[in-house]
Amino acid sequence: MNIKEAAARTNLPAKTIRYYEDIGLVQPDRNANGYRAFEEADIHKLAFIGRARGLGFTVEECRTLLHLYEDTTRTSAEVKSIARDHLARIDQRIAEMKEMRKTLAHLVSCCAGDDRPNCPILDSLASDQSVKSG
Amino acid sequence: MNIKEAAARTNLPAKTIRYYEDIGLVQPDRNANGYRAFEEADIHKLAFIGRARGLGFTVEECRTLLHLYEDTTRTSAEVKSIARDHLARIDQRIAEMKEMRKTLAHLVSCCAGDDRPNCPILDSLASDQSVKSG
DNA sequence: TATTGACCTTCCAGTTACTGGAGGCACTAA
DNA sequence: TTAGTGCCTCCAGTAACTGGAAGGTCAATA
Repeated sequence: MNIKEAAARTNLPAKTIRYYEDIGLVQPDRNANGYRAFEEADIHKLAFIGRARGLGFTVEECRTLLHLYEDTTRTSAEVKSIARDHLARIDQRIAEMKEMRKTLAHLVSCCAGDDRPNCPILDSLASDQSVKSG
Repeated sequence: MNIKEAAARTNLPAKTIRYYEDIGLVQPDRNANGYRAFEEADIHKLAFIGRARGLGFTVEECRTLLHLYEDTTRTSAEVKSIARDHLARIDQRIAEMKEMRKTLAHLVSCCAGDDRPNCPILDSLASDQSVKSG
């Protein structure tokens, strides 16, 4: 199958699929005309990558997960370790964003949002003190 | 003051300060020897930018906020609008990450993490069905 | 048969916000 | 004078694509 159908089947942009080939995540065959010829196995791999990316794994983690998937001598401990690290990163990132959100929401709530220049958001950014103490 | 002290005063890496000059966020004077000569006003600007970045505003948003800060004819509505957009982005991102977290945490909890190859995390990534229904 | 138009190819550049490093002056203290 | 530190510029790399140009291929139609 051509790249367009592969894209439709995997919900990945054709550009992204070409990129994944570039970096060696998939190696579809080629037809005589030079077009990529995707097999079911390629689709399966791409979908696997797409799902892992959707969970926020980096492309390199996807590569590793794919290797583990294809290596029947893997241990589930290896996989779990990658997933747990990723989970920890997500938790940290969520905590950071919640902190931002809290401060920002406070500032937004303090700002009149009218046609006058006075603005607690700018005051806060301009001052050593107030951003954190929101 | 030289860049090192400016970096210490603003908690920004010297490299980052040079970058901010490159993209026109600050324009410190130069000494006869070519060294950047930071004034208090530059430090103030840099600290402003640093705080805005710390709240997750993009560099371009920081540029706009800085302009608004220096424009006494601004309206607080302009500022609030930027902040509110950013807040919405943060909320969306947090929601996405929580969704990832939920799925991932479930998968991790299902995985034995031992020396056997059987792994629900990989099974899930390999299957159309299970990632979302975790 | 010639020609659309959709599809495919490769390659290059741009995105965000820095960060690292090379090569080379400038300044200070011993 | 020499060593060490600090400063300069410029180039390249990061992550994961994305957009676009230039051009070949294929199927259907006039």
